[in-house]
Amino acid sequence: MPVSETAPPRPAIFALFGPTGVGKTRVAVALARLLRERGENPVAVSADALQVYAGLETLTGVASAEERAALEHRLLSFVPIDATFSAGEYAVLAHAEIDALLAAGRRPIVVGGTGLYLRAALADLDLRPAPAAGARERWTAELDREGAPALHRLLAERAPWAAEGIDPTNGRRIVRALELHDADELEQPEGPSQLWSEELRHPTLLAGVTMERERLYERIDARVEAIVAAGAGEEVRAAHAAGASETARKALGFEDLLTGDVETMKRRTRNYARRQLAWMRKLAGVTVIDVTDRRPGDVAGEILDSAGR
RNA sequence: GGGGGACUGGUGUAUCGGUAACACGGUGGUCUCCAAAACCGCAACGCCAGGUUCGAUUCCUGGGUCCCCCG
Repeated sequence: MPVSETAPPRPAIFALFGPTGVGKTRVAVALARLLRERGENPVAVSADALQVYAGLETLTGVASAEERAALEHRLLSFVPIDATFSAGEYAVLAHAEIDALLAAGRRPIVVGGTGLYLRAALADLDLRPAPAAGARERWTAELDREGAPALHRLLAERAPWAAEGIDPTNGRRIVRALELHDADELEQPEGPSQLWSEELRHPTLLAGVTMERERLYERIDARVEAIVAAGAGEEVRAAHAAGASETARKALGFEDLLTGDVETMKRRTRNYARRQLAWMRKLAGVTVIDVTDRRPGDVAGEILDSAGR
């Protein structure tokens, strides 16, 4: 069948997004199998803010050894536990991986649940520079001292347009804006947000994997139990002892497992899944696939179909 | 069998004779390098029946349920 003029371009890369616990990895592995049957050579590129850490593999539920044997994964457990990490650093690495794979004639499958990281991998985000040395600490201390509303007023004096877009209670974003303003890097973005546009670096088939809420929550609870049973508690204590960085400690369950509070870890993981689903609803150009009661191979087939195989 | 106490959103609590609050949970949203973060919004409550009162979730009586003590 000839390709019609209105048909979307054949995607160069595949991307899988979805909440924790839906089974993204299994779908990716199944997709890789189908692609190989077509003579392709796929590689997964992880888009996950915490699976980048070496030493948190159990807690963050990275793909198992078998899964990695079935599909090579990049950008997994390569950051030392005591190092901080960020979306900016990730973007550079992800672009390099993806471009190198394409150049080598391989097929990148970007898989991940961190919305911002997925965007950073697929699009050219105009990410502002990292804070100058000490700037973050200074403003964070100021935040503790003065409170968010006071800093928000300060920001409103210096950059009214920036203050307008930030809640007066959102200390985190206020600090970020003030850092950038100090470095003379705070720029008013023009044009539509790169975060939600369909403009990507490469033609991409973006699949959003979702599941009936109740079933998803059941799976998350079970998954947390399994992670704990697999020794996440010890892993976290070891990471803690090894001086885990501030960003590494953001992993869901890190602090909870230090105190043995598994129920809180479950709850927070469910809350996180909810935010991921909200992000997915807003994503542009996403093909949503409900995988409730479906087999990974089945789902992978549907993804391939919507790519116009 | 007798005595005492409690009863307020899903849960735990607060308040008040005059349009019921807070926390957690639930849920929708925001998002341009801490994003598994941070932040914002929404829904949802007076055990039942009488009485007193202009007005009762609040006071009184009875019933119900639960808890404690005595036997």
